[in-house]
Amino acid sequence: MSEPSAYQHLKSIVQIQLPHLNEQDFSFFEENGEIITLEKNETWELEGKVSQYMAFVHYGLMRQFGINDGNEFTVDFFKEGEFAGNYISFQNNLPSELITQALEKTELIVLSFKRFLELVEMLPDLQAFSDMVGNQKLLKMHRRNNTLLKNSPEERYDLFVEDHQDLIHRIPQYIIAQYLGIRPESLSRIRKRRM
Amino acid sequence: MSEPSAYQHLKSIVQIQLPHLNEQDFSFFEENGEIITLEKNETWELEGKVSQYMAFVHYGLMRQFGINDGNEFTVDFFKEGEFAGNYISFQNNLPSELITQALEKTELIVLSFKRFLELVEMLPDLQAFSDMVGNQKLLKMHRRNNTLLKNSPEERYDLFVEDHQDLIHRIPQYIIAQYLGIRPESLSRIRKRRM
DNA sequence: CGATTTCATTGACTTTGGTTAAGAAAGTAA
DNA sequence: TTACTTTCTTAACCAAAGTCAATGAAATCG
Repeated sequence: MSEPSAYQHLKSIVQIQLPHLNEQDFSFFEENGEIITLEKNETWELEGKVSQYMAFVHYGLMRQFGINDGNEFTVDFFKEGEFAGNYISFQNNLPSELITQALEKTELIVLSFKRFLELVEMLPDLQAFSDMVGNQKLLKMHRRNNTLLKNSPEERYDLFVEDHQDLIHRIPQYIIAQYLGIRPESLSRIRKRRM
Repeated sequence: MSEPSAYQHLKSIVQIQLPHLNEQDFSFFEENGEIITLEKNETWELEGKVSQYMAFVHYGLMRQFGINDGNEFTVDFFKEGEFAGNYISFQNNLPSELITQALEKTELIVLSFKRFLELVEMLPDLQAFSDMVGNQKLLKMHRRNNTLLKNSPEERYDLFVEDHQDLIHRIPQYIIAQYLGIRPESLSRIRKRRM
């Protein structure tokens, strides 16, 4: 039995919301998407330009990060079955301050935001799916905000372990530290206390 | 000359986006909105229930905050001409963890999210306005996130002063401290260094 | 495989922010 | 105005995270 393709994977995710989506409808993705494979540490999008693309992660793991006087801060992770991109940059026509980089060998379906919006025009059913994805991102950002405000670095680490059990062994510690907003040495000490 | 009413104020804000909105169209707001006046420290929405309402601030100032083992954390401020509400709670049918409270005597136009969405159905022009407001909120949340991750409390204070020049004398220090994610004593020390 | 680079941990020390407690200043109400 | 409450500041002390440097482990690469 062969591995499911990236498009089959995407289709299966879309169909959770839209069970009646047929092959014809779905073909739009194949016609407009582009498959990209990234090696570990390769970047997909750089900062400084207005983001034009979204990406569906077929397999692998990426992070989105920025740099502030030489220090990296990691904003988010995108794993298999999730969508990556900087819609805020696209929507507001603002240069992205974020870099997207593969933490593992990663395969993506890349689609331009513009074309995706055209697709939604043509297939209004897709609106519900698009809203769902956008809404999940929003909820995630809202929770991240609250956590950064109300929890200590130590609590944030515990919550990260709870919520991302599957990722803790796929992400280097110094990047988890960036995500928590602390230095790697501090994370190392927190982990020591936890043993 | 009489003061402009709350509805005139709202209309003037909507018309920035929609110059062609006529009185007829606009009457929907007056028919479906409710004017509420809050005294200083009065709460508008409490936590624990799914949010159903949005509010336009005619005059005054509100804050949105949560409580985490007895400690308050302030998420956002809403001043005159801005929109308050917890759309994420409404949209996801999740009980809000946030309380909205007036920091000054405040007058609001309150409108249910549900009715507002119906209004947008009836007047598709309003979609652009609604999108603009939603988009501004999103951008604001994105920036807040980045700031909490990449800037020190001291830098966050400086940025707050820059970005909210008009608010620093209207918000008690201990609430600004909550917004910055630090204790009031720490804010006091930071302010002392700034002199 | 060994050589090299990257990453994680540890220790000593510094800095920053949190805690507690007290008192000053400002705001509010009688 | 006084009396009362709330908010802000200060100080001394503590705890946590940052910094710097060294070491060792793990991953990567030729």
